[in-house]
Amino acid sequence: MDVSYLLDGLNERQRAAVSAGEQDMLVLAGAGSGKTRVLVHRIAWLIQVMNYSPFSVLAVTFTNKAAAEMRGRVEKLLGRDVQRMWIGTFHGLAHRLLRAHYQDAGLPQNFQILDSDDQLRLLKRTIKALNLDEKQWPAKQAGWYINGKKDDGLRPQHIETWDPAEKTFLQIYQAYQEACDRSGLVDFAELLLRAHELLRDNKHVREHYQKRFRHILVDEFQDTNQIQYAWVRLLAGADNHVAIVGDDDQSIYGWRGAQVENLQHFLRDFPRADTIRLEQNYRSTSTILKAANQVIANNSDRLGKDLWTEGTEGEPITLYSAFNEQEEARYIVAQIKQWQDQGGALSDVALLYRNNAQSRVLEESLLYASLPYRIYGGLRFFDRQEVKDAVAYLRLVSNRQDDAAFERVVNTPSRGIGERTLSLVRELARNEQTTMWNAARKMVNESMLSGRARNAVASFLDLIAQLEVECADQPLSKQTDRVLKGSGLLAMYQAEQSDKAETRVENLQELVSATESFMPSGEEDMTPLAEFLAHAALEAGDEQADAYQDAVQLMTLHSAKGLEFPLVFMTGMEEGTFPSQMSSGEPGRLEEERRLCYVGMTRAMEKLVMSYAESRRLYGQENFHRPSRFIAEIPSELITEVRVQTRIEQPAARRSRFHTSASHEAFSETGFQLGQRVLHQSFGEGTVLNYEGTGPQSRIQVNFDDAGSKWLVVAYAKLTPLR
DNA sequence: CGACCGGCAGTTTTT
DNA sequence: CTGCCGGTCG
Repeated sequence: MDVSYLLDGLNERQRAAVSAGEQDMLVLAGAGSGKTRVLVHRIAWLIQVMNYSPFSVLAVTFTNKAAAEMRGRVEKLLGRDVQRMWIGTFHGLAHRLLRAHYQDAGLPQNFQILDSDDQLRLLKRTIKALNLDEKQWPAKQAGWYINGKKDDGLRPQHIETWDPAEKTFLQIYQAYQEACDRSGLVDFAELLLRAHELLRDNKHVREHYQKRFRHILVDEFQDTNQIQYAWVRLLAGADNHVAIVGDDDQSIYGWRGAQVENLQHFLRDFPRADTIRLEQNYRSTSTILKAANQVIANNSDRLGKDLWTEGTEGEPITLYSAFNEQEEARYIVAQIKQWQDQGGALSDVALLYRNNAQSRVLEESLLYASLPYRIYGGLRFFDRQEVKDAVAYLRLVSNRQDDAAFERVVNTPSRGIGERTLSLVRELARNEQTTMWNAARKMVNESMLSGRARNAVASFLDLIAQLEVECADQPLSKQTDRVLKGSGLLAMYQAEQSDKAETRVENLQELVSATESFMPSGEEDMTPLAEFLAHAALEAGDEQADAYQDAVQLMTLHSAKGLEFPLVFMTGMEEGTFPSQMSSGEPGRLEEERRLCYVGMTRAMEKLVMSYAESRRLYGQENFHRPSRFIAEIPSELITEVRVQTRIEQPAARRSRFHTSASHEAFSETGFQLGQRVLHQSFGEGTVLNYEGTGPQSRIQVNFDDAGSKWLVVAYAKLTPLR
């Protein structure tokens, strides 16, 4: 068979990685170096050239999107369907293992997945049930504690502590886990931990999979946490081959448990592994790469990598200094319009920021300019309230012991089961170590409730039982339709009088169509409903957005990872914003911010624009910041600086109380403009931010680089204009 | 049981 | 300055 097409168009290093023999491998893949391509071609190579069955290859990624892309490209390359091949996310594959071996994993067959929102709700109830003060022991922190422990592979019984605060969190962990186990609920971290324990504690299961997966490929390895890497090692056993692909310079998820050190650990644990560096970049201009290389060079303990390109030098990086965030936004919009006038597509433009709050001002300016935009990272389909309600009904119908689902819908729509009744049910459930359903059943049967409450609870239990009968052996979409109508959920939202309710009804209808078009795989003996529920939990779905529209792309620097755009704006390049205030202090966290900067810069293909504002309003407070240190790390010859050139018109003025058209005139007489750089005898250099008054009393606000922001009387200040 | 008010927190995100 | 959550009132 002619397999040369698997190597065509690849560079030498890429070929080496794709056509490597039976061995372990670390592929250090720089940004834009064709990482996915190498992974996909390697899989195809293993199958076509080395004659492995598709079923003896396992490829794991972090996001569904990456997994779907990989699967699609492998199929295209092989020219055949690989639906049943094990390509998926860590969570997806762990789930698959647990379904197939639920008994060995100690789970009920119909176990359900708890998403973060469900988890938080359950934690709140657990904390309440333990009679702990919710202010002192926030559910969020408890969740953080529990997930962290699970990521480290630790069960409550493994944890010993003398710290009284931790003791309480440990107690919550214990109680929460018991609640999950009673209800057959598995949270995201639990999926990974259980799957790991399943392999670790069951020799036959472990050996079966070790025998099966001769080649394991891990994408974005720098993002793995402890349990994920442990899971990979367990599967690899002594005989199988592991290829990991990653980039220590793009490790930006340390704060959620990712361990870059796993890269070093891999080299230690797989000492015969070859390291292949992919440094040729196919994305950006050499200017952008040089700048990014220089920035990241300030980090220590790198595995080391220098990106280069055969491409053109391109334009210099533009650095824009605005006097505030509104003006920054206006500049960006003007630049986008110019891009558009020159024939550029809006969807080729990305606006990146460090935190979501920054998007607002940008949005307002885009709106004002009538430029369509799309924000990444909104609520996704299965995260929506009404959809979660409906899914909870489906879950409860398929497993009555599911307390999370029970709690969610027991009084939605309201059917007279109030907090008072529910707390009685919870108390009994707790005392009897059983589920809400069982407790409620018992209370109804044994007349432990007052008449009205008893009737209400009884009719709810009957409703679920009846829905179960009606749904039996029905197609998925029929079941969904039945549940929506039978539960009164649809009617509830239809009756609601708001535009929000309208979208909610639409989303419920959309859910029915989603079940219609859902294609169950029939894997692991799951019913279509069970598969759909898992799908809803593991793949929250795309955000609903008109993706086809030509729109400017707005997103955080984090969500930009893996994407590329011809024109990229990195906004808010200020100390305190980026790097974030929260990450200052610890050198390690600062280096992660720098990697984030590196990720942002390397998203740009043709043109990179960085901007910062002298003053930025955050939480209603005006703050002054110096330009980000990352800017100073870029060689100045790669940068063209732009400052406010024209006087600012209305929208800028509106924000200042002092700012009248009269003072505007008077001010312009002084010869200073907003954003203008000035020199003061004792305060040094600064930027003009604001001004007030007319004539001899007129004052001017200057943000000095070293001395901070000050109001000065123009007549006395002796300011020298710079530039 | 729902509507309103007040307090308070407030990076980054996927599964 | 916002948005969310929890508490209280009608």
